[in-house]
Amino acid sequence: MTQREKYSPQAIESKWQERWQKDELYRSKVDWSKPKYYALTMLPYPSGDLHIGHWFAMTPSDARARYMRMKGYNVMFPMGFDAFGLPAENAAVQRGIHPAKWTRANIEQMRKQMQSMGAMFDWERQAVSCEPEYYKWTEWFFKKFYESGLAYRSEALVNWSPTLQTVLANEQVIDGKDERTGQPVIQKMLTQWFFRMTKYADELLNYPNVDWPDPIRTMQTNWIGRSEGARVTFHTEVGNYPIEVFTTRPDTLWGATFMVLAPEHPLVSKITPPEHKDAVQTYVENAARETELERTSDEREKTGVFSGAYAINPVSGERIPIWIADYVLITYGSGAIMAVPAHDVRDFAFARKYGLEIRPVIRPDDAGEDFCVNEAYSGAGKMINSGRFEGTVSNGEKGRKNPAISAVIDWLAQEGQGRESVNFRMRDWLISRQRYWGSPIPMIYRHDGTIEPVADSDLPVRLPDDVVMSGVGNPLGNHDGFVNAIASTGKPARRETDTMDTFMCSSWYWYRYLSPHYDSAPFDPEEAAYWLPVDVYTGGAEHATMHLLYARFFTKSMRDLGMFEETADIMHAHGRDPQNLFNEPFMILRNQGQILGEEREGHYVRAHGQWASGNKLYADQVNVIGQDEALMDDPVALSSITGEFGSIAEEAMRGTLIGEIIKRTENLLTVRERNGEVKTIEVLADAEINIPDVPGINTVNQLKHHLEIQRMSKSKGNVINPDDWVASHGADTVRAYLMFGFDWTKGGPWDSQGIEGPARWLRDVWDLVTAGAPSNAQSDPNVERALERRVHQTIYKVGNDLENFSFNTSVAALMTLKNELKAAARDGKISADVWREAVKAMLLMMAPITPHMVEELWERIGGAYSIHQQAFPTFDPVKAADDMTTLVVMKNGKPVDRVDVPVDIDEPTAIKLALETAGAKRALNGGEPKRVIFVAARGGAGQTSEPKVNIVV
RNA sequence: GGGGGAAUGGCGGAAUUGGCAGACGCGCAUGACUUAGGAUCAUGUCUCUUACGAGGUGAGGGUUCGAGUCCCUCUUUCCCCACCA
Repeated sequence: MTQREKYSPQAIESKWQERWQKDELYRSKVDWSKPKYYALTMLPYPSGDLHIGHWFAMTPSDARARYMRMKGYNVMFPMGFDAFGLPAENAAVQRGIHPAKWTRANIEQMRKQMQSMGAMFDWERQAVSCEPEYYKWTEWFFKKFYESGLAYRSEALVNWSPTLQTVLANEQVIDGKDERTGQPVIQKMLTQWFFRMTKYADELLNYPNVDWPDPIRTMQTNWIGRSEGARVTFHTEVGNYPIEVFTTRPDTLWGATFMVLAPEHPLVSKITPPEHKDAVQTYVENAARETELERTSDEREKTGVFSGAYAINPVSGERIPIWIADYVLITYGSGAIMAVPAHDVRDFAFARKYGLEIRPVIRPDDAGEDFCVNEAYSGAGKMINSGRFEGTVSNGEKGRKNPAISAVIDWLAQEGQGRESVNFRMRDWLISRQRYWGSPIPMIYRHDGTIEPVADSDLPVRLPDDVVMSGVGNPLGNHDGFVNAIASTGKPARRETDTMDTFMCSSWYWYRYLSPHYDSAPFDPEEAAYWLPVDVYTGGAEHATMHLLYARFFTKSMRDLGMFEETADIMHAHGRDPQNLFNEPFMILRNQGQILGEEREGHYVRAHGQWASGNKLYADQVNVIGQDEALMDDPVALSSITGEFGSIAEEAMRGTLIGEIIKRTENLLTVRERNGEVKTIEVLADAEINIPDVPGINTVNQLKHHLEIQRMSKSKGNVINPDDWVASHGADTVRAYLMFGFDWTKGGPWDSQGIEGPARWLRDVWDLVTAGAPSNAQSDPNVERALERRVHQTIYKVGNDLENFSFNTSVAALMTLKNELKAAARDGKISADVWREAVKAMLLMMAPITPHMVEELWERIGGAYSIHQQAFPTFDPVKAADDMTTLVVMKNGKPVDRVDVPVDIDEPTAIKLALETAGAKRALNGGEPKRVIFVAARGGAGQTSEPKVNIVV
């Protein structure tokens, strides 16, 4: 027997990658004679290393794009980098590398890694958001938004570090302190740039003609948080300071027994009388130290302070106290509320704590005298204590659907006391960042205080290279050459030093992919007319509310600013109807889950030392031992630890601890003993540590601790490096494993054993195909027919599953086909022709998943280059159809017998056959069935479910 | 706190409209081959039961001839919450 060549991916993968690149196999060019397909996957942040998570997101997306291409579409599958952001600045501060240098080096590294995936990215279309040819247009968009009134300046709170004179990201603030310096952080008001996203709030609630997952829509809908109600004006007792409040419950106005202002409310200082100033000011300062999340937590006790001022309830004319409390947010509604403690849980808790009046104004129909005494009531009932509205039904619905709310709103409007109003939880988009590494905001402040945008001819405003990145202050603000500008008037002026939120860059990048070097507009309308809109967008669900909402807002704004008009004209010219193509950016959206770290055991150790207490050991020796030894319940093993140590007294103090390390912090080991008890070992500085696998002198840092399945991170030491797996198993195996081993929408823990399944699959296919057709086969027509049937059932399943993002089952179907083909070939029961047809179909179906190996095998069986330019096999329902099937006989829904029947069996025959089976007779036990139900075979193309007869006894 | 998911063998997961639960794979077990095995091949692998059978999809209820799937109550767990991207 000749020694056959083994599958060795390393030898073939780079060969084909180079060939494909040389032949420009994946260049996507406009071709109006073919249907287009724009497949987009979220662009990565260039953190430096391609993570296994990137592979998990991109590989199935790539496979699906390849499948669409084999189905006859002209597919564009581009890639780029979201290259502005905080990590580059951190690298600059910590290591003195310029953000641009750091970022560009990372991009080069990641691009190389991505090329090793064998993905069909068209690198000619690469867009990088930190390059001037890109951010020129980010700035341009800002300018257009400004000119059309979508961008405006207003105040907002930031995390401000007085020590560093800089704004901090939420993630840089831990426990109200800067994570780097440990210095306190306060909430500070700053004038910043906003986009008027709320203008589109209502439109964003609708999803015309798009196929998006329901949970994403729900999350966005809740995020936008539309609520109907009324704005009502309360007048203060002293001074002309009307306070406007928003309420969803105008029907409870008569129960408003006090008001609450947010601590940041501008009227706080105006209405507070002198004798209350000190207390109020102290409270306001304390509130500034807390984040919004902390302030609105229900678990935290509500706090507040009386302002000393009073307002007049506009409907009852009563005098009500005005309080300051941080459970009211300046960012929601008007930053002030009317408090109705009887019917709102938060107001109720507050009133209880500070002894404020609780007056019920909605009475549930079945209420006793004591309702509203122990808790707020927010359900349906009739209005009471409410003047002219006494007895009006409040049915518990929101907005106009509630007759009480509707009636009160109308009356308020008529009386001039208030008006109907819709409020959104979503706020306008704050795009200002007080940072260096972002797209500059192209605005200039004249000396007279007015603002002007930078002239188009001066775009882009470039980031200066020679900035000082010390982590203190704002690098752009400290750079005179950048700050000093000349206004259009010719006079000196000051340049805006805020840069834009990086979400701004990622809100339009798929338009830049159309023509990344186009110089007269953000995108070339000739390309746009053919490729837009994006047909499928894949990425992580963590972007559900922010990135995906910003992206939708951007596209709608672009549409309204006429930025697609030229594109639409070109579409018309090619006979394509542009109607409704620019309302939404992405037609189909799908989200993948996350790959988590692999579960791993910690080292089992036997530590010797002195007991500090019953559960803490000072160890002078730590030995890593086998798990068997650690779990051994031989008492001799446990007690055999004696030694040639000092005095008897000292000996008595000595102890031994055996168990698995479940946590390690510096030199403190948390160890779980065999009996489950958890104890601590403090490893002394001069302790001896022995790890058998690791030669040389070992240190405490080399001890591994147990790892629960969790997100990968460098600090946990559980990062899976895809490069290592590509080196050892090949890119095709990693691709196949990522597609096969997980529910793509869920993700899950990496399993370095589990990858062996796909590895064997590919080795098997390799061996099967390179072995050639069985010679001298005694072909069996039944086996050949069965194989043909399996091939066509597989064509149906693989095609459908790839299209429906069910990647793991498509691979499973291909494995099943391989198993059957292998068995048939081994038994020598198929002819060379049948073998060849089956192999061809199998390779073509595998092409989207394992592109390198099939290209190699395709060449070896004499297929025309390239397999990736072939059509996906055509499904034939006749060839896929089964002749026979299994009739399942059930008793009360549980199977009791089976019988082989033709697939087209009719009901009377099936019931007759079923009742004759031994299982049915046993089930009936001589009696008569109460009822017999026939469930016909569900069929269809490529697959059938079996017919059933359910016997009810 | 608010919002959105998820829960099926030892593990990853499959199950189309409510119709044979556990496809496919990992691991494991037994056997074969082998100087060797982290290679390969064969067989088996939800639980209880000698068997016949019975039970079984986080827990408890419900609807139905029939529930992993639908409804109600609960538990656990993951993700997001506006300057991480």
